[in-house]
Amino acid sequence: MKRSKRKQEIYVSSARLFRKKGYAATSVRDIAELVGLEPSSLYSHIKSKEEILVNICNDCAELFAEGMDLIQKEEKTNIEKLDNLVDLHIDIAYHNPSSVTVFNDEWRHLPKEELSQFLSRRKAYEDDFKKILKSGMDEGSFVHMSLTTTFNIIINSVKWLHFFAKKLDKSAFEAKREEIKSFIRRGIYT
Amino acid sequence: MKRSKRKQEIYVSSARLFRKKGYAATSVRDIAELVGLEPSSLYSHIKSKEEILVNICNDCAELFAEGMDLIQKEEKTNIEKLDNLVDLHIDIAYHNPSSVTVFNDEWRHLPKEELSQFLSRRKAYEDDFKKILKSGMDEGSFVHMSLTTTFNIIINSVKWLHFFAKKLDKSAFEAKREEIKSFIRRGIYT
DNA sequence: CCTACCGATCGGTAGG
DNA sequence: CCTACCGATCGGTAGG
Repeated sequence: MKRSKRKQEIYVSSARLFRKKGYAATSVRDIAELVGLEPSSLYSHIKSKEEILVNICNDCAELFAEGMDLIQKEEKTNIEKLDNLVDLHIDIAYHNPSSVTVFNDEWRHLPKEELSQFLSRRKAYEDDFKKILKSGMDEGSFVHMSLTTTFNIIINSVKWLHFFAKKLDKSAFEAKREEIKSFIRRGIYT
Repeated sequence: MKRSKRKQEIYVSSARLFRKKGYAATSVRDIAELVGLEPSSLYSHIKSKEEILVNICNDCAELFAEGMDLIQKEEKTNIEKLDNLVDLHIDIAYHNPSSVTVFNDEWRHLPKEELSQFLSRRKAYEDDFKKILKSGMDEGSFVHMSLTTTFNIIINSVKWLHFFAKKLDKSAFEAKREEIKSFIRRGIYT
């Protein structure tokens, strides 16, 4: 079930527009113009505007799920696992700034069925993340505090960085990555 | 220039809808229904949908600006000032969860002129915040790191809390406040 | 504050 | 992939 080049083009352009204007304020005419087609021609490749959003959100969810799977499988300390999770968030956001913004901010416009799938998938990811935090707290590597608070502080400490992905060169970006990771380490390591 | 009760009602209802569905996806018919008027009757109190957004965003900006003014005037250490700033963000979000969400996420839908005012005001706030951070770093109270990184980590560590404002009772909320503040302290104090 | 209504734009389809 | 087009909904106005 590979995706045609044209279809991928439509998704990429749409993600950029959804990021900039939001899903609801982006018209299929906006998308068609950016791709270089007549509005109606889009419908040879997609079946609805909602389908675009669904695919952007699912692709992004897939990246997080795959990253989590890998980290869970590895034989590493909880400190290393958390370090890898922070890198996972930073890397995904760096390489897919538009999709990540849509994933973060536009998922509420998903149609009902896909919305509930999305939410339960996100919940599963959060639970896996918290399991690592809990394990690190229990063994005394991490400061004891509410898992929900810890989880939210960590992911939100990272969430703003993708807005700088295009403004910063690679080395400036890496410097910020290290600053964030140091901050989190000081905040959570015992 | 006081605001009529009806007008305030419209702003409050609109903020709730903008928070839940986003500005673009909220119709004036949605607002009218929640307020209990016919759509056209709204226009006796407001002159456009955009005007509502402008007022919500400006009211919220005002709360932050007033808080910053107060903190700047006080004779306090930088450590105390930062502590007060974190409380300012948490308190505003706790008491105005809808407006804060609109302020955070929907400002990009502001009309051109109000948008540029909004951005320059936000920039001024950020600069004031950074001035306190820089002063604390220079005197050796705070860990030395990029002001932009420090600022963004701090405000984003707090930004998720208003989603819990209605689910948590006061004491549970205060517990989370302290956890966040401890985390920030460990991350930034020398 | 309501009834009645308007032009513009929306997502999407028919047919080639 | 395009031309032509559609019903629904949008923000907003006229007039009382």
